[in-house]
Parts: sequence; structure tokens; C-alpha cells
Amino acid sequence: MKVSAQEEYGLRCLLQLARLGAGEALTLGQIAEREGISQANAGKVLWLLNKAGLVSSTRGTKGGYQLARPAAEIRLSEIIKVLDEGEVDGHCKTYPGVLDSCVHTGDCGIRSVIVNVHEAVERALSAITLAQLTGSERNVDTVLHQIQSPRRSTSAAAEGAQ
Amino acid sequence: MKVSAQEEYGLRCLLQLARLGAGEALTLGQIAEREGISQANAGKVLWLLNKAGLVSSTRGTKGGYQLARPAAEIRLSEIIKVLDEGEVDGHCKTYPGVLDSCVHTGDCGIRSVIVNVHEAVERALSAITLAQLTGSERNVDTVLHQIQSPRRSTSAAAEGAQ
DNA sequence: GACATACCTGACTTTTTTGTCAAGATTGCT
DNA sequence: AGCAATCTTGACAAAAAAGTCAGGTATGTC
Repeated sequence: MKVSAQEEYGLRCLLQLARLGAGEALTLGQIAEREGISQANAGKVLWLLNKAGLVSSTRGTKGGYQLARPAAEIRLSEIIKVLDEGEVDGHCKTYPGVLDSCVHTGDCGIRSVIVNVHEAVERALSAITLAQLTGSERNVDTVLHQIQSPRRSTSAAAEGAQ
Repeated sequence: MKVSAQEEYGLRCLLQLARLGAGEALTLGQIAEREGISQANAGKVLWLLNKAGLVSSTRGTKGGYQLARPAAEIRLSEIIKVLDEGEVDGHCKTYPGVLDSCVHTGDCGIRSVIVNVHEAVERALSAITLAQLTGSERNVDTVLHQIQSPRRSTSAAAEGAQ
């Protein structure tokens, strides 16, 4: 349950693009240099984002990448989902240790637990947009604390904080 | 951003133990057989849970594992945290592509984003206890929908659902 | 129309995670 | 005390993910 390398890189590339003015674009080399990662790696991530319709690319001499939509309309949950599916090509990875075929089907008890954990995570991430991340990072704190359950005390959550 | 194999196995083992009556215990072999995983693998996971104080073990002929605390006092966030740290031995994995030393320190902009995403996830998971998972799995749905932000419409979240 | 720039894509190498094995240590029973 | 059952622990092998490389395709400029 952690942010994978590819997810983090994708997020960083998108943040770079979100800070641009209208009509501006960044080339693959520029993005890679600013984030300190290889151009090949950035290219792979941006290709995924392009395929998913989050960014648009222009080829040729004056080419580059830019956001396909306003940053305020791109949710964190969407980004994570796209970059996750790039890893596990299929849609339903079958873990070993399951007597039948797939953990996510059937009535094996763990199914709904796993699925719902993923849903809980996605719900939390869908409350945040790219635009909220570009400005001051302090804003994120504010947004995140709003989605906290109203009937749970903060002390319990802080106790188990990592 | 997904549940790793080790996390899922740990969760399954804990659920087995949570269903026991007071004073009862399960041996490593019993747990492994019920979950369809190897005894060696179950042993590794249970050792982590034991070291973290979530389960207690008894050696000898009539030995076995049992929960160290009531299931109602064990939060999902705690479980995930323990099993995560078993993977990445240290506490702060340094991703490549960062000009300085670690993503989680310094003012590199992405730091607070990553940290806050993790906090959001943990906050969602801390609202669920083991006890809530043992009975009917339908309850999980109910609990999870409570922690949803009151000012976000469900349609947007469903649109990006995986 | 030729050249330079920049994105696209599949194969390959390295690293990390996952799972297994085997030997050691502890406890209860006879 | 001795034996059998059980947990403990470090080292190793297999699988998956992450990252790199090189060749291909498209676009704009001179």
C-alpha cells in the first residue's frame, strides 16, 4: 500500500505541466531534466498518460507535452489508476495462495475486503485535483483533513501515523 | 498504490485468528492450510505481526498464534503499516530521480504531496477495525461510505472508479 | 525535398519483491 | 531426561517491477 516509483514520476511530470501557462508546452528532455530522471523513463510514463487522455503531445520541431484538460479537472485518483494499470497489464492480478482462480471473484471472504480497501483509497484520492497540488502545498493538508470521518477522533489516527 | 501480496496474506492470517474464541489458538500449519499458502510464507508474515505486537505466539506442543489484543482494537492502518515496513526495511526509501538524497525531506515540492497521500490513505484505513471485517463483509461497505467527503458528489468518484 | 527535432514502441538489463528452504531454539508431554 | 511438536531466523532462488537502450515514425523548418 504505497506509492510506486512510476506513480510518483507520473505525478511529478503532471505537476510540471500543470504549472505552465496556456499554450505552453514542455519537451520530453525538459521534463526529464527538471525531475532528474532519464528521458527514456519519463517517455514511458508520459506515453501512459497520453494514452489515457490526461496529456496531449505534439510532434515535430516545436513539439512537447501539455495537459489535455485544465488541472482543476484532473483528480489524483484518475492519475493513480492510469499509472497502476500500466504496471499490471491485466485488470485483475491473480495472487497465488488462492484455491480457486482469482482473489477478486468468488465468495472467499477476503475479496470484499481487498476491493473495499481499494475503493476507500480511491475515494480519498478523488477529493484532490492537480490544481490543488500546484500552488502552495499547504493546501493539500487542508483538503485532506476535510475528508476525515466526522465521528472518529484525530488522536487515534495520529497514534498510528507513519 | 495497491495492496501487496504480503499485506493481503497478513490480513488473511489475522482474520483467521480474529474468528477464534477466547483462549483458542491456531498453529502455523493450520493457518497455512486454510489460506492455501506455504507454511514458510505464513511463518514469515506471522513473525512480522508477532514482532509488531499484533499477535502473540506460544511455543511447544500445544502452541500456536492468537491475537494480542481484541479484534475491535486493531485498526487496518496499523496492520498495513507493519507489513509495509517488513518490505522496505528502512523507514524512508530513497527513490532515484531526486537531486538531493530523499524525496521525503527537503523542499522539493513533491515531498508534501507524497506524504499527504500516504496520510490520506492511512486515515481512511484507520476507520476500520479487524472486528468489523470478521462478521458480515457487507458492513465494510457501510463503514467506508461514511468517511466519504460530504461535499463531494458520488457521481464524480464513480466516474473514475476502477 | 532534405534535415533536424521530438515523440513512439518493443526488447533487454538491473533491481526489488516474493516465496522457499533448512537449521536452530523453546515448550509440553511421557 | 528424552522425545515430539512448534515457533524463530537467516540465507537463498524465483518472479515481478523498474529502468535503459536502440530503432522507428511523425512533424516542422530551411
